[in-house]
Amino acid sequence: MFIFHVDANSAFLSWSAIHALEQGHPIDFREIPSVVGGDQKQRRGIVLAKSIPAKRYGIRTGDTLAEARSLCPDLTVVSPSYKLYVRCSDALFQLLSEYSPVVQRYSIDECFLDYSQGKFSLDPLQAGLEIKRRVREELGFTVNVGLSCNKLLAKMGSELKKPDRFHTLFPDEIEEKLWPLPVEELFMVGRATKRKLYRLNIRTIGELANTPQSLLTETFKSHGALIHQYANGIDASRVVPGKTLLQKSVGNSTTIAFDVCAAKEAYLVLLSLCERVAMRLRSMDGMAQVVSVSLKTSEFVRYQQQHMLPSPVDETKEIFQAAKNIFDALWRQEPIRHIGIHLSELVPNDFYQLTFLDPKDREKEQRLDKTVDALRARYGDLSLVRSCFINSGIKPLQGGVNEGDYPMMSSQL
DNA sequence: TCTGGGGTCCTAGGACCC
DNA sequence: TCTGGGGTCCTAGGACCC
Repeated sequence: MFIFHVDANSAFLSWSAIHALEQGHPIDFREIPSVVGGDQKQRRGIVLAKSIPAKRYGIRTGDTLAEARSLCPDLTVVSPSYKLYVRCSDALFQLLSEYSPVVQRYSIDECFLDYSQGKFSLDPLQAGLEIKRRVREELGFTVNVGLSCNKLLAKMGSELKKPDRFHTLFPDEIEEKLWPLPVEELFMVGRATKRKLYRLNIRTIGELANTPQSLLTETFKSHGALIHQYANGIDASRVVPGKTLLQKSVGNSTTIAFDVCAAKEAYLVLLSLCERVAMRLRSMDGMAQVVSVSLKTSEFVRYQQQHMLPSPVDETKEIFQAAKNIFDALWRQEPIRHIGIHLSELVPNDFYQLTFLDPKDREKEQRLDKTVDALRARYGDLSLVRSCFINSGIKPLQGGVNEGDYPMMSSQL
């Protein structure tokens, strides 16, 4: 079994840097202290990606831009461009698909590749080097490539030394390459687990690997068994070629540029989120039976509530009605910073149960949604928006990747 | 000029049924 | 009037990933 993990180095930053160079920008962002960061005025001012020179100042992903600038006053901040990132991600995926039919897009900047399913015209070691070289030469950015016999080891391998490196991490290399690393570098050891492990005096992956599993399951339950296996390089998961059909939930959320204090404003934000999440649901040919609304207050307190519907829905109107009901039951009147909506218990839309809703009304509503989806797909998301958003100061579709500000169109719905 | 947005999985507790 | 345990469903919250 030969599995590759391919990881774009400082993906958002590299991709923005390449794009800027192509546009004639004189400086390569990768070579100066720079970050990709959100808009502080929109209250999204965090570091999404950093250059290697920025990293030397101690800037970490997730820092606020204010923190980043206090570490490095000369920092260059680049706005994210998600459409560009999706294009770059697609290009990487396409190139990797030449090496195997089984490529899993793990995230926007990472793929797994099952080379055992490939044609094997190259030895795996040669293939790894060739992938790395071709991405750099043909796509203009660098990747780290990890090779092993399972996904976990391939991924840990690709993260060993960056950038532009190819590493193997086969079982006989675990002791030498994996075990000396700090335990928090192991996949699935996050902040909370790290703290508890340190309290148990477990500080390296090797120490974790050699701790009796029973001791770990006492503290961490099933998660303890998982990280113990990972520390020993054990992982039986398969590379699954990307298909949205397998997705379990879909959600959209947004931080609002101001604190929302009135229910009426909150409803508009909710509606704009419902519009987008419902479009995404329908584009997956799915329906959802559970609707969940989450809030984050101006004090950063988070809470959420969910509701199981009598039957699955995909209509914007039904989803919004459910979300509104949940919001009314949920909201404790505090100023709201962030609102989210999530849909789960997804089922394919090719069959669904009959409900108490009038089938004729339903059909009419679904036809309307379908029409709106088609128009937006053809003429742009904002070719058709609800009139209630006009002059509201709230964008008619929200959540996910908001590409700058669109001019307000005035079609009625 | 303070703190994003997209997901998955697990656990615990309460309601409810038999 | 007092007492049971098992199983399932639903929900809230937290941990993790990118």
